[in-house]
Amino acid sequence: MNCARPNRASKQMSRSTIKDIAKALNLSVSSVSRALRDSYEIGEETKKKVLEYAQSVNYRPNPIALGLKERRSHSICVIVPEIANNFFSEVINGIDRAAYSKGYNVFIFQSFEDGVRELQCIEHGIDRHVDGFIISLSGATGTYGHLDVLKEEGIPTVYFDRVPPFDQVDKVVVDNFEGSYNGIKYLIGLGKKRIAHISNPLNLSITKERHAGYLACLQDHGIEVDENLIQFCGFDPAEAHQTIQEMIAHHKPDAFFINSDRLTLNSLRAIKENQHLLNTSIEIVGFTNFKHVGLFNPPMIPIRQPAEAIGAKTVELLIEKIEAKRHVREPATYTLKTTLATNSMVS
Amino acid sequence: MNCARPNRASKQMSRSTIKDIAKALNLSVSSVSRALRDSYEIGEETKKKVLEYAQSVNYRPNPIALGLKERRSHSICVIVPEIANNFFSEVINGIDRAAYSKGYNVFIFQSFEDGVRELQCIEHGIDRHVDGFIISLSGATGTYGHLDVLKEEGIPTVYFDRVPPFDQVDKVVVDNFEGSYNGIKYLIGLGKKRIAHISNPLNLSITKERHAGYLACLQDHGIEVDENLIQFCGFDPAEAHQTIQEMIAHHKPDAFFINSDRLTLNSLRAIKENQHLLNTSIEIVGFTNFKHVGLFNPPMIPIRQPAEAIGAKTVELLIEKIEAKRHVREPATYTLKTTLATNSMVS
DNA sequence: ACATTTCCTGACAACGATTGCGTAAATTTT
DNA sequence: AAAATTTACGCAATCGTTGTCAGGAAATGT
Repeated sequence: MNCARPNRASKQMSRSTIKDIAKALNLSVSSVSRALRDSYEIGEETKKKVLEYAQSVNYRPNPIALGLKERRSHSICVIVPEIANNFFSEVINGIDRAAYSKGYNVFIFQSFEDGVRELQCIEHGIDRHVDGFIISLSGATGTYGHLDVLKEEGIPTVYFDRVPPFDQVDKVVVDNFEGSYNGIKYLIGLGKKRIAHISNPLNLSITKERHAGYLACLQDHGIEVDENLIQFCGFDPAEAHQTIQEMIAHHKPDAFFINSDRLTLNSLRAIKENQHLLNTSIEIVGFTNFKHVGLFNPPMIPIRQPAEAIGAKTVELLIEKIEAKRHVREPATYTLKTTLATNSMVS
Repeated sequence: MNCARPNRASKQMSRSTIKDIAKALNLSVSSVSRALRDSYEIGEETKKKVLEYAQSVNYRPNPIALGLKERRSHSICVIVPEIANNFFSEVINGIDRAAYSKGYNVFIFQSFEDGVRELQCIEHGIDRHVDGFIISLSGATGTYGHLDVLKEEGIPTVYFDRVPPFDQVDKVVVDNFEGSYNGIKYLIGLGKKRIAHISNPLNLSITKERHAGYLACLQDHGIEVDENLIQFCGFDPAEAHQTIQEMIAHHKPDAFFINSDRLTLNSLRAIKENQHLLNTSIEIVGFTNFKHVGLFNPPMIPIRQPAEAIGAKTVELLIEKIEAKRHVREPATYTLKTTLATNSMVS
């Protein structure tokens, strides 16, 4: 008897709304809304009718309308320097899986190592009413003022890997110091004495920690630090080539320790290209999450970060913060362990 | 003289809205809206006042409210099987850059090679009123019914790389046939006669095309096809190991041709692990966009896809469709060329 | 001096969904 | 039987923005 409109259901020109359902069933929008949310003030019979009809027209609530009304969007925003990176793409995987299983949608933005762009990403997220942020900072800027909005507006945020240097935020990191330390220890164990350190510029916390691990391990083993063996280098392959070439030609290292994922691959290539200048065998240890390091020649030992676990942990912390009704836990830093994959064929 | 509220501007508890500006300037919301959109029906003086105040409180229009009102969101949705993949992450880079420069926002979703999840991604995009889709299909399903929504609702869509087998859609692909063909030709030129073909299952168009290129080139050079040398293999490393081991042990290939990015890396590893079973030197050609193939041992020649260019092209086509007022161009397929990087140290 | 045009601005509805409040009918209580 | 309560639903406001329509004031034309 109710004047349903079969043409709406079949053709479905555009998404059917709560209003369409109301009209079709001769109900008010509020009743339909409440029926769908299983409110106690709607009769069982009506509820069933609504639910069935909604099903039949494949009704899905409009998240935009919802986002406008409520203050939240059931989605989180991930900002990374770049996606085309072994480590970050793995972390994103972890985030995506974890968030999905909790019913959250994930928006992924790239800062392209640019602080301005990073701020734009944050603003985009805020404008779209995301419930929280997961951020790994761009390396270009040494300033953190653009992160203040997040604090001021009280938007739940978790940082990972490249974290800001202040305390009152949640962070998920790895023990970079230990990772470095163990890598250097391994090299020393092989009898290496002149371990070159190829590092990114020190404006990121992780870089500093890794650098510190290098220094500490040398000192602990009574090896004097030779400043000539420490070189800083950006992400440009040509720059890596130049740096490595000079290092090999002038400072005769017997091993390399390399500081970050992208730099490791660039450097390895530069080492290969300059192999003819070497007269000793060389050992290489470097941070990288590339899965098939075992294929490399010259061979190298990777220091791996548990990327998926890091992603999963950030989501866990973030959602905890988002859904915390009251008593907000104190911000804390969660530290996971790196792995020195000395037998890299088995990973 | 206008009763502005400095506390709003400084504290900025939450985003300031058009309504706040109206209140502060003693105007109506509609006037403010028009002033901001530079409407001709607002006095110069008022316009200036509004613009300045908006600037001072860092006003940004709320895209959610806008998306609700209008039918569009100035954003596009990218769906790929997975991000943690050399090729896809590079394409995403291209997409992101191109879209950004045209003022579009990019949402990135992963289907995880799952057709159901792929549909969910599409629905998410639709629900969020994205203006268009850029999709590379998941490999798991051989059905395409879940793409019908896009057609029915007339949402601009461009497919790339893994495209559906029907005609009335825009596609950006590479010449897979030629890519394979040239790869095989190179191997034949080296004197290879028993070229093993490791391929993904044939349910994707790109796989079929690459397979066809392999067959055609052998035939053109008078080499009989040995079915034993053709093996199909999924994305699991253990499966690749098994496949390669059997191939080497039983069928004595003198070269390998591998069909897809991920499979290439898995297979290369398997080949390395079984190298002791080989008594001849082996040559390897495979599709991959990994940047540092020159580091690999055993060495291999990569067939590369112009990933960033593919991304840029998809965006160009999509935005053209989105912004087309009338006369919609006929759907077409755009084919870019692969590169056989025979000197892979220089890339 | 009066009618008409131009210029500027405000009120209101709409987009889709939720929610507090109001209320008629049905049911229970006294 | 009257009063109180419960049940089941509708109305209207709200979120931020745009667009349609209407209207007041000033400027122009007769």
